[in-house]
Amino acid sequence: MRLATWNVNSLRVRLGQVRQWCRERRPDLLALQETKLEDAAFPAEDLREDGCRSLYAGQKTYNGVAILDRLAITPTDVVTALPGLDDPQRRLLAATYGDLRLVNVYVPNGAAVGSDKFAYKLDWLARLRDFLAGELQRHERLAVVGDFNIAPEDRDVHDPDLWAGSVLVSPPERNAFRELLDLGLHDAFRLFDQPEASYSWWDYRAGAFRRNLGLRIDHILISEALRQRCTACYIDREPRTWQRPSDHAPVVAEFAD
DNA sequence: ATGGTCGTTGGACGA
Repeated sequence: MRLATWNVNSLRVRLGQVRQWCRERRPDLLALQETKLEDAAFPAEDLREDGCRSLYAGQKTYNGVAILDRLAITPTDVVTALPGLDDPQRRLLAATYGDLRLVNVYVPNGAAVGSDKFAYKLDWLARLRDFLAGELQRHERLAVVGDFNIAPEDRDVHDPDLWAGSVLVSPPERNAFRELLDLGLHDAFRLFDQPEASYSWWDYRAGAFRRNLGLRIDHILISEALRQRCTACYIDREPRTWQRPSDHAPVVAEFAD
């Protein structure tokens, strides 16, 4: 089973790339973030031509999450928001595929440490932690994937001194990420040997991708039962080299049946 | 080099 996550920064712009990537890489499940599409505009029929079912929770202009699958089994227990959070921002989508529970998140960016958006980010992460605590009790095989907008460690940052204390790397954010792991989740990427300077996001500006000035902020977190079955996890940089790319690369994890 | 780039949108704002 191949599971992937990709912040596409507008599915309208990136639809052709998503379809091409799915045809080439054949993920069984692909979680998308920043679709930036109202549900009425979601290209479900185009994706169905490639054999993909779609679940989506979107809004106009901002945010928006979706899960594509090519599985025989129908998803159940779909959740489109954090319980108890009355929030128009579409940032979470969860569904059960057989014995796998998948939670797809687009964590708030946070703008700048100390800002209102930063407080919203930390509150959102605290509510996510509470939600996942329950999900872990209900589902032995749980995967939490998406754009977390947090680089967990200095090795996930191209220049830790430059970034020290900034949004995406600050101690409160890293503590919130650690609290997710402390629930009993594993960072799938770090279960395996990885290349030095592995990142999943590069700013569009200043030739950041060409110079590999990036951050690893997109993650696949898995429960212990899934960890035992995980056979690989990697970042696929290729789509970031394509014309008019997303600023994020897909992250992929593979599991034994 | 005191900016640089995208996407959405039709002027900024978010990232």
